[in-house]
Amino acid sequence: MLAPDLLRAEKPKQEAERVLHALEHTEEGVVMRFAPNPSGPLHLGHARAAYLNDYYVRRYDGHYVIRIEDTDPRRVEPENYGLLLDDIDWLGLKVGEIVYQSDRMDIYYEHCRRLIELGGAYACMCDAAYFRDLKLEKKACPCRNQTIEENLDLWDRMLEGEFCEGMITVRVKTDLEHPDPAMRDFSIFRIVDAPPHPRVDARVYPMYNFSVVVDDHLLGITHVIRGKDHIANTRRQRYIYEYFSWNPPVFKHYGRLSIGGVVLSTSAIKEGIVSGAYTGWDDIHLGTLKAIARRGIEPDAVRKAMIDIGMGETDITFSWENLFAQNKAIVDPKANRYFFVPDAVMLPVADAPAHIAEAALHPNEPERGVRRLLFEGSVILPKGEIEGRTMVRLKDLFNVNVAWEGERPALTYAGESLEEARKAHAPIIQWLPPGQARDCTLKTPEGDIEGYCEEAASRELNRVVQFERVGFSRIDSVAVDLVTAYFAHR
RNA sequence: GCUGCUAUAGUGUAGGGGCCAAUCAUGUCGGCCUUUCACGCCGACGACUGGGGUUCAAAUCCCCAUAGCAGCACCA
Repeated sequence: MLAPDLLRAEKPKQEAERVLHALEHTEEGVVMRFAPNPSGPLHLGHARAAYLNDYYVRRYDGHYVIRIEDTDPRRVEPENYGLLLDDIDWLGLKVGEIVYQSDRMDIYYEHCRRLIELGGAYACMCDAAYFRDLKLEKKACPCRNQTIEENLDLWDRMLEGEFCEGMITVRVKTDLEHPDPAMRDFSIFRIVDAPPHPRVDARVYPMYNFSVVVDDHLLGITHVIRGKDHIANTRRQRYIYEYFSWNPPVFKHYGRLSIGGVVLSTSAIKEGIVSGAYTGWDDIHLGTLKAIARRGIEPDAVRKAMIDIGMGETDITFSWENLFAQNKAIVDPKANRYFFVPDAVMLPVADAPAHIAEAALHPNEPERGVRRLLFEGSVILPKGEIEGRTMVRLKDLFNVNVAWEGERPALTYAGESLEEARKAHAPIIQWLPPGQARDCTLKTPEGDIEGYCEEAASRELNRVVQFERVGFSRIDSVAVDLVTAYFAHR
């Protein structure tokens, strides 16, 4: 006979995490970054970038820089910084340091001056639309021929506040003959008059492609993993690396991840919150991390789902199914079991003796204990489950016969024999004693399900439980007269 | 329109000339276990976008077609 604990030890089953391709050029260490901008909370799309970088940072024991890209005052709202930090915390990244681009304006200014001195950039006072037309015809604008001194002078005057928004910009000299119009003399600085930046007193702002190159270089970033929407940016950035004679990091671009069934757009979310269509950033219909956290999805499930997706350059559709499967594997061993009765009816059970049912908190771990449910004459049942039946078994209690007098069911005690219930193909269903039932709303993306749950489930606030035969759910709030739970998955 | 990237089962992935009548996960279906339609176990189903070419040999290399996507901002 085998010892029971030996049997248990035999199923480690911890599936090996997927191994992604190795990174090139890791000999001198790995420094990577996750670079969100604080225009709204993080969603599943961000999680891919965050976890893919995190994966390699951990694998190579590297350094992870979280860089908040807040160089557009119009897209920065002060409260978003906190939201962002919460999300990063939730993800559980191996954070090495957090830097804010808005703290580094002087660095960008200084490097812009150097770039102009190197002959790599010029101040352009052309109208944006006019410039675009020239660019498409591969023609230089008049400003392109200014001397370095003239450009430095204009740059100084820009910083001194001599120009208004839209009057002037700084452009990198690239190749006007470049077959891709997107590469030709792109802009690296602009002026924004309003609104003021919440963290820094500035009017001259670096554009993405400039601040990123300067930061990636100065922060020693060795590898960059980002979406393929940045592929053109990478090419543009190479011009700047070239001028400064810097070694660019290794770039990797993954394909587009389309996430169905959920709202991701920050602007749409904001509108929805204002109009009342959504309750907040964590509304169940959203794809924000806050929303999926509220639904009882664990960060590690997201991590695994994202690592499984990997770095493919193909466009893919995000699979909730796979995410739920990962989450179930994490949550099933921990979640205590309770009854939740939707579509409820209360019915007396004729001829039944009083009884105390003992239902395991977790069937695979009896040592966790039981819930005691006191049967005293009547039960609350899911009506749909007894319709058309002549016998059901109330789980952990006893069998009942169901008699139908037209629409009205009448229940009679039918003994405790499990074998009989099996023989009769009676389904084993959840039930509640009226004295231990709490009103419970189960929130799902498809709508609210009203019902009752066990009183004891109200002690599981903020935890994921399994409502037996219904699915895994997170107990979201417990009020005197109502328990609210968020449905995660079956 | 211009530039570029990609194309393996329902979904996601592995495979980068022969070991591939193609891996793993998920899903679906069937069975076992079980006082949950959970977990676990067993089994089945299911794919190389199409057409040319190179080669003794192509999912793998080349070309064309098709499809999808991205960029072409004084956003990030």
